[in-house]
Amino acid sequence: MKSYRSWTTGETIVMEGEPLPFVGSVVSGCATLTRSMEDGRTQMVGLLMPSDFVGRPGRTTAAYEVVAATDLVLCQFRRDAFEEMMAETPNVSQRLLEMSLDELDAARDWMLVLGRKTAREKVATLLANVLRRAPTDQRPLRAELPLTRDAMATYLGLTIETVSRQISALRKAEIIRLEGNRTVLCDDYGALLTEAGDDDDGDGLY
Amino acid sequence: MKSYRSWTTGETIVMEGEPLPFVGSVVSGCATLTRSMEDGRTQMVGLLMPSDFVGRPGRTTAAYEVVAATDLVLCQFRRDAFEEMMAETPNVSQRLLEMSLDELDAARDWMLVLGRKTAREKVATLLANVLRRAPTDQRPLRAELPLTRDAMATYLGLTIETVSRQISALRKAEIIRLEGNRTVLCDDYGALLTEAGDDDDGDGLY
DNA sequence: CTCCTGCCTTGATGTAAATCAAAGTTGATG
DNA sequence: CATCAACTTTGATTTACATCAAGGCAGGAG
Repeated sequence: MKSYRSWTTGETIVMEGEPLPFVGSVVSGCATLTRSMEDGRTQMVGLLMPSDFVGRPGRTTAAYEVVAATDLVLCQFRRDAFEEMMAETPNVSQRLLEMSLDELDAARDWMLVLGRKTAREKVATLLANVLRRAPTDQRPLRAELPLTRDAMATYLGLTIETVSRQISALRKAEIIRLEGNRTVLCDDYGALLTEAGDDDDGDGLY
Repeated sequence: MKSYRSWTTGETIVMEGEPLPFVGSVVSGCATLTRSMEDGRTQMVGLLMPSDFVGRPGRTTAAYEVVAATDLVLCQFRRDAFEEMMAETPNVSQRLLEMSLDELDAARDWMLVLGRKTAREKVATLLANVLRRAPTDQRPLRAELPLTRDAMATYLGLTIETVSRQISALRKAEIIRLEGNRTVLCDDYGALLTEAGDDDDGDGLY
């Protein structure tokens, strides 16, 4: 009933609208949830990190496409077995409710980003989110981007060119530095949050 | 422990970040959930209709501003009493999970609207969603808009002028008609969905 | 080593929506 | 019924981002 399975970067895990006979959670790596229009326009609607849940109890088809953004390991449960477990153990559904509400808050926060922020603020917001998970004891803050420029554009509702330009602009403004093009460094997290349009009441990060 | 309370159009029900000592559900009318930046930019992140839930069990402050979009009646529960009830009756938390997941899907669908649709598609999407609740047995479809142009703009991540222009454009293209400026009529729902960029099968949400 | 191929960056140009600016409606109130 | 405020529409102009178009760079295969 419980099993582990791996995917490599770029592999599709589930296609939009397809039957989804399992639920699971991310063990390691990072996956993207996307929703598309017929003409190909695509919007990322979620970024799954370790411990995040995949699938929806009580629904048999996938509402979103799920793709491995990095190499990925998932812990899977057969849907029916999982639903039985939920019915028996109130804790499980309690916990799942809490996780869903957190994701709902995250989705709604992202709606503000998509609807109202400028390109520069969007990019700064994403970089700030990535850096928020960086080890807090080192300065400068350093993090590996789990996404390509293309995936970032899909996440932010922008084009790849705009993402690239804004990253360059933030670099020239000395808000961030890059090492290669998948590692970001930041000396002044408060300044980055300001660029993101957030008040920098950041949780003791600096 | 349970009580009813009314608000009139435009009244604020809860302010962002304020303590929220109750949870509840909409009995009649319509409320908006919004999230704002310090400089005043505002994005609607949800539209609450009858039977929708307000508040979050396990959290004592409001994450969003809630405003009555029309005259509104709420059925309220004291938070602590409600949480007790949840712990005792698995059905309640089961049902709440289902509702949360529906709202999560709705929020994510709306992310695609905000991130990727054009102004015309956004407006058409909103009108299509409003008309989807209209009585299906009459032609033309007719519905009252629960939102002002300003609220629509906040919902769609646009300005009020753009919303107004797109409504005019859809009217001139004979996709919709108006009666006053709060009532929409539509003879060809399929055509409206095409303008919305959807395959003609309402996906969705508000 | 050289040639791909897949990313990423940068520049020039075009355009959808924002902004700025009136003016027209509607509906409430004295 | 006149007035006033709130809401809505329309027009002119600006601008942020998309689109179009090269070119650069790193990693893998021959």
